[in-house]
Amino acid sequence: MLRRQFVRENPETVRDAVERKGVTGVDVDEILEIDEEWRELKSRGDGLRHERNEVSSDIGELKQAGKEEEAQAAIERSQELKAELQRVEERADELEDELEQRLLEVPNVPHESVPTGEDESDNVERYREGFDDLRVDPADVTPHYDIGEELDILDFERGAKVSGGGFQFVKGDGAKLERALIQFFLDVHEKQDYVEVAPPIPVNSASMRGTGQLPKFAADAYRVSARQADDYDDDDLWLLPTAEVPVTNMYRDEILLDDDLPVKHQAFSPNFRREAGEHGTETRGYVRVHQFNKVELVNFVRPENSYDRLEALLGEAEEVLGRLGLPYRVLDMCTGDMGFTQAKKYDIEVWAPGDDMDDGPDVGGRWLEVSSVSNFEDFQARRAGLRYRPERHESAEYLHTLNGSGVAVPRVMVAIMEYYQNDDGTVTVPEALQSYMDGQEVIEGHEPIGESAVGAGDKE
RNA sequence: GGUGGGAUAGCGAAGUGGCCCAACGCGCCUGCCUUGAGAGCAGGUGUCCUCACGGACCCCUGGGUUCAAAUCCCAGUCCCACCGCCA
Repeated sequence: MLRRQFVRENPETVRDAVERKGVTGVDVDEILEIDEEWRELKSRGDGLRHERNEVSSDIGELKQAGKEEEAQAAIERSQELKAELQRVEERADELEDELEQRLLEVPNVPHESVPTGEDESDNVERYREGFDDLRVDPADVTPHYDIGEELDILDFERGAKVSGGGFQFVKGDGAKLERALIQFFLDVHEKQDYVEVAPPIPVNSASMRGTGQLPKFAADAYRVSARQADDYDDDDLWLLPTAEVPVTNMYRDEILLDDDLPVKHQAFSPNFRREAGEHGTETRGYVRVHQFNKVELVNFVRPENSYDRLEALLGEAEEVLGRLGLPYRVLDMCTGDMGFTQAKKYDIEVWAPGDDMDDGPDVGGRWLEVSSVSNFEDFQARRAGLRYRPERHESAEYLHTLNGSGVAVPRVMVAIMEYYQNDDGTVTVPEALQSYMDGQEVIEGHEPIGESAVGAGDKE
């Protein structure tokens, strides 16, 4: 959330941010009008209340002095003031609520270094890593959803049966590989001074508002014990769409000590996203699902350090891909593609050679976003009441929050299943993961189970 | 789930209708004093409106009673203790 004062004083900047981020339904002029009217009523209400306070204290004195008649007249005057005050303040409260609602829907202002652009085609590629000596030719690679089925380590049909489309079973060596990845990520980040937290999975509406999921993106999250369209209040629960929500809100409405900063937390959790209308050939398989695992990195820092920290956080997130030997690239996200809450954002995209897509690299294959690394400046901190007390100032200030995925597990699974695929249809376990797999070097798969396997000719 | 206790400024803590524009202590900031530090003394230390003067608000949240609420009433949230149930 932006400061009211900031919006008042920089309407052009705010209008510009709304437009460049492609946010609809926000009318800055209307917000300014509401603010203007509210301030007028506020000052009238203050005046009335001041008068009432004076009359009220007179009543006390008059009664003490035994001047009953005058006291009675003052009481009547006070009642008149009360009625008028109520009228003025009711309207002022309405306007303030409205103002607050509107401000929650105003996006964060992009940092000056962010490239202007409309959509993903305007993002700027900063660099690529790991493309010098590729171990596969994309022409020979089987997509992960096919090889996952052949090895019987990914099962989307049974996931859909048990929970619905977009849910899956990961089985046998696949499940083991996924667990190894999680453990590996956590270990790498622990050495980068991250303190791990295991967060609650359901989070309340106040938390969702703190990180910026609510009110604008209610339709993207799963609700607990309520219908999707039902009204919600602060205490209602949602399934976390990312561990960013519980972890960023962990210190909500608190004041941290200057010495505490920077605070670096990592959290492993499943993530739940409705992903309405996002299904199609581009998202086939383990690429865009309703439930997936992720290790999330969250930083709380002093405002003056946040951009240095953003660069360092990018390095921390990409380290896991480097150690897995997976080729990837880093994008500087443009204004139109960066999202509502971010002031600046980098995306890390891993190379998945299995499906050849138009917007993939020249060698073939496709890019898969596995991490986005963002600086929110004080946007989340203001919504969530996250403050710290600088050493030489008397009052608390909003700190800056950053986060980065470290990283989304399923898409790394996809990249491994495709990039580390062998000619015989097996998958080599990346060296960095072998110690997490009891030394296992190759995934050879499992015999499918059930009569459907016989029908498909996979089993006798 | 039950019973009881609690929530007051950055922290600790007093305050049971008008003398509370919330005592006191600690921390922090500014000034005085000092060669410097410390001690001491004075002022300050949340939010909002106002160019300013100044004013309004803030005692967990939301309602209510009253001319007047930190204080009384109702509902809720969270914390603590004990009891019950439970992996």
